[in-house]
Amino acid sequence: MNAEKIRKFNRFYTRVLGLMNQYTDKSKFTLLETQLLYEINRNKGCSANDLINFFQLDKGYLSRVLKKLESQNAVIRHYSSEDKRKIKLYLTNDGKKELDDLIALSNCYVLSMVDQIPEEEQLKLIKAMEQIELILTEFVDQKRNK
Amino acid sequence: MNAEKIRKFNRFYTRVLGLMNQYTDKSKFTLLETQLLYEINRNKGCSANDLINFFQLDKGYLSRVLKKLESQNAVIRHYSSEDKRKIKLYLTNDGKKELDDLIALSNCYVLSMVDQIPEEEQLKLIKAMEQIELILTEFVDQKRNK
DNA sequence: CGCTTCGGTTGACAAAAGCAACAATTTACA
DNA sequence: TGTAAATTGTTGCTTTTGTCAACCGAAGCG
Repeated sequence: MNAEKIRKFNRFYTRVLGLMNQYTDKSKFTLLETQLLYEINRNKGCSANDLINFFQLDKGYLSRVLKKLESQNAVIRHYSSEDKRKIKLYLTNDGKKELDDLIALSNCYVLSMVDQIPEEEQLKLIKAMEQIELILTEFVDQKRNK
Repeated sequence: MNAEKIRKFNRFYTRVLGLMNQYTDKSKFTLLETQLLYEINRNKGCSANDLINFFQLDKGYLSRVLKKLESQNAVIRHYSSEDKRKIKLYLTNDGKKELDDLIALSNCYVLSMVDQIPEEEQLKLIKAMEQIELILTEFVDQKRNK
């Protein structure tokens, strides 16, 4: 049955992620913080609410994490002029630099796992990943927005 | 660069997993507990240490989680006769039943995400997943054992 | 206007996870 | 053999992470 096979992959890839995410052990940022920095940089000027929807977080919790990131000088908030309730989030220059370091470190961990694989196998791997993204993307977005 | 593409997939699939794992919200077991039940059933008579290595858990933490699972009558421990430090872990009949329910529920969530996809696309999806497992399996095992 | 919704903050609390000290075995090896 | 070192697991304590509900000010809307 297909569901079984997908769950098998899920169990497998959960452990792959565990290994590849170990880079955060070396960092002063947690995995969540890293993901937030990444997303804030990708979606410049996004609101806390955007992040809540994207990552499915509790708003109280996120509020605190953002406060911490701000106190660490990685993120800055500007109140939106159109809607004074909303906050627009940006990385500071420091934050951008931190993120670049994190990305480099993350790449490093990923490569340590992958660069022993022959070139052609790596290509197959990437193709397979892109295939999965292609097929599942619409459902992720769909589920997220409700 | 390949690492970037893999990290993109990782970010993507992290969110897929978040959605597909929501089944645990409906359960009296947490995600970790579910994974433990699954692994104890798969690897009957395994020790706490086996689980620590497999899931990379703190041993103190695992000890408590197992105690809880035992108090819930899902897991039973037998002291190993060869090595009196070691404990052999098994599911109880209740635990096996709970696990079966969890698996059914999990399948349900996975299907809810996947069954809108045309049959042939589903097949491509599974093929891609199997491809990834094939390519990465040895590295997961390798990393885990050290 | 007054009511409701929305975006975000705060306090209090619960759950999850990590750390270090410890006990009981087992293993290694002098 | 005996004893130090390593292994397996437990416990107390702390920190981190996450949840819940009450709340505030702003915006939408009849």
